Amino acid sequence: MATKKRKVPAAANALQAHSGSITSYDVALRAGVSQSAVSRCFKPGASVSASMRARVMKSAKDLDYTPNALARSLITRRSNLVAVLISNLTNLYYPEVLSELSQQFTRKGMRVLLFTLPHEADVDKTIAQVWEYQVDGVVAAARLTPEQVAEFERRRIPFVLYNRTLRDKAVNAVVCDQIAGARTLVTRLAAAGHKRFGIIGGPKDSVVGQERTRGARERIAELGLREPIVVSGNYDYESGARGLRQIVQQLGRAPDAIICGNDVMAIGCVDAARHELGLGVPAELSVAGFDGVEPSTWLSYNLTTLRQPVQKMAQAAADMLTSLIGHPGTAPEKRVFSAQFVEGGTSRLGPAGE
Amino acid sequence: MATKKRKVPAAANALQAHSGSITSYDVALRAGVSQSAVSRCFKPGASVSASMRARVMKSAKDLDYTPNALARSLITRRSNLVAVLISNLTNLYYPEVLSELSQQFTRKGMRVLLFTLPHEADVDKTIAQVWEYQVDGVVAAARLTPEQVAEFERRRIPFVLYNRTLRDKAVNAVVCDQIAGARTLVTRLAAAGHKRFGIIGGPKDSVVGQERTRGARERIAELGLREPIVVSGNYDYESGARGLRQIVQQLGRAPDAIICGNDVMAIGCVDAARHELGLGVPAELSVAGFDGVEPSTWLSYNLTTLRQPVQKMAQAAADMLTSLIGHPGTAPEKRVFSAQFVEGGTSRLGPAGE
DNA sequence: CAGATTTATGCATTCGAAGTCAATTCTTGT
DNA sequence: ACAAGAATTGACTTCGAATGCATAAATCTG
Repeated sequence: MATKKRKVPAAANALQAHSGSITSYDVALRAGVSQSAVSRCFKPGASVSASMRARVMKSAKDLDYTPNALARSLITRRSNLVAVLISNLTNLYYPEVLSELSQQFTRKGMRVLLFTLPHEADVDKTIAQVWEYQVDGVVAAARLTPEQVAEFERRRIPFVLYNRTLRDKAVNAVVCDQIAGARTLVTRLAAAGHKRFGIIGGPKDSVVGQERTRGARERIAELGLREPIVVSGNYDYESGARGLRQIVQQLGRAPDAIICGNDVMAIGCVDAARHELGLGVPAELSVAGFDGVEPSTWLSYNLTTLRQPVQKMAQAAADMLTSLIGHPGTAPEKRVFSAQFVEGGTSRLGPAGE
Repeated sequence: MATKKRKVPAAANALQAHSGSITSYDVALRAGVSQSAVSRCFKPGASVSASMRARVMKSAKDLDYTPNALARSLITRRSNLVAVLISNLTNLYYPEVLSELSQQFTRKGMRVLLFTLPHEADVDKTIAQVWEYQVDGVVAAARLTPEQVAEFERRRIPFVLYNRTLRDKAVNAVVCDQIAGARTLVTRLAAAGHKRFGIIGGPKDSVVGQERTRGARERIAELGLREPIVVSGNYDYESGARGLRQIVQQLGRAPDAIICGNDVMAIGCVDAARHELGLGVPAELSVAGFDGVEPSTWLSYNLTTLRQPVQKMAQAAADMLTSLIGHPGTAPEKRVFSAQFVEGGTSRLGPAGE
């Protein structure tokens, strides 16, 4: 019976010999204190005497002890893990977002578990993995179905949507006002005399893309201009080039201006116009994009675009999520940022002002 | 005494009422079986009768049970977590790598814990976090000191270096032969009659950058050409433009060809040449880069570059790491890939063949 | 300096799943 | 129908750290 008391430390000790992991028991043993004491020494506001802390820390240093975050998470029910869901990192816009998010969360002492959701396939299976790791929260910057989002709620996991919202439900989200951006863009283009518009939109399932297209169409209609020719792409360079060709084909000539669903398509469009069709941009055709990714600023393009304040948005998302984790059950909040109009050199623009 | 036997399930059950998490005990209770049984039903090759499996699965589905990966990891000593260390995602080359790695690991049933190491600061503190999460392995595509790499070894954590190796120690690594690539490039440029070279290298602490520069210098020397003017940048667009200006200033005129440490600098260089200095590329100046990132293929640039087989390399890294995790203690292996020469249109090139 | 507090510390238990081992049930062969 | 063997199943322990509770030590109070 008496020996039973020592079984755990003994076992842990034995293990240490063959396995590489040093546990708090080992540290305790060496320091001649209890395991609880070791645990307390690693907890910020705990009640520990200076001498105790010193001895334990010495022992920990000697043994090169590293706390096991998984064991800790198990008992505290806080993993300090945040899942970040991103559709495709090849989008050029998302790496920036991810980078910012990662820095922000690291600063807050949280780790990022990355989930890249590929070709729309088995997203559910991937998401299922999110739950298993007991993440404290989720930032979703990916195309998710309303059902998938509902799953977050059902599981009571704090989550923040990045650049997307739900139509029929209030959720925590950080977004950029695409509609306003698109309207401004049309206004400025129209003010310069452009009459015939073309739009190369994003994929049908991209809410952001839909909004950009919708904002532009609305404003074009309001101004009494002819309905634009709309084709859709999937946000890559080739889509932009193809979109331009389609529009030119349908119209029999080039339109006055083309609004693209993102910068990369706009770049593809500009290149196709200049190098394939021999059209002067902006002399014969104005082109504009969305996002304000780095290549849009390169001299060869100097794109007219609506830049999203990625850094602010990512920070807002991280702040919101950590706050949600701290205070669950807070009413959903939606933070809307507005895009910055970058005049660039691929469009002829009229004066600002409604 | 007798009641003691039920304490654990009872406690778990009580907890379930107030906490949201459904455990294997809950599933067991509902199915009228033991917790062990539930566990076994979720383990692939376990010995379970069909009827048992059916009942447990039904119960699990009813309760919406999700296994707790942290608890599992604790006892199995396998977290199925892989740490991916990346210096800066804004490099344009790394998002591609990360994306590939993420897909590969997901396919293998492993999760990616992302660590972005910022401005060279407190890298050690960030790395310390890696250990706490008991990752099964590490892929490092970041600038690490030999000491930091040594730490991996000391901890006996399987790791693979991506695009970097250690000079004095054999480690698992996946690299691209930068020297050979740089030499080929110089050879082809020289064959077209270029005599005077400029090099815009990477940062001093980038091994890859050093190799690219060294390979080029060596070959230039071998061919008996004049020593190139070498300036260094930090892999961004502005560095390329600045590098060109510095070289032109030092030389008093433009060199015949400029070799840049990566594509983004090459793009910056091309743009500065064409739009700032009014130099024809490739007519008056040949420019080449490294990596083969997507923008290098855009029509406005159509860059001469050495494309790295990112997909193959990432896959190799993932394969190596999983294999290492399965068979620890295997002798270090270095897999060297060669870059693909992309002729592009920013350089006048001579015929191939040594 | 005794008594009342406050502060430190250790013991035992807990988190949730997995594995050990013994007990039980189901197959077989004869 | 019975014994030997194989297939299932359950009780209990384990992983490593955190915490409630009780006790021991230190500090304060008067």
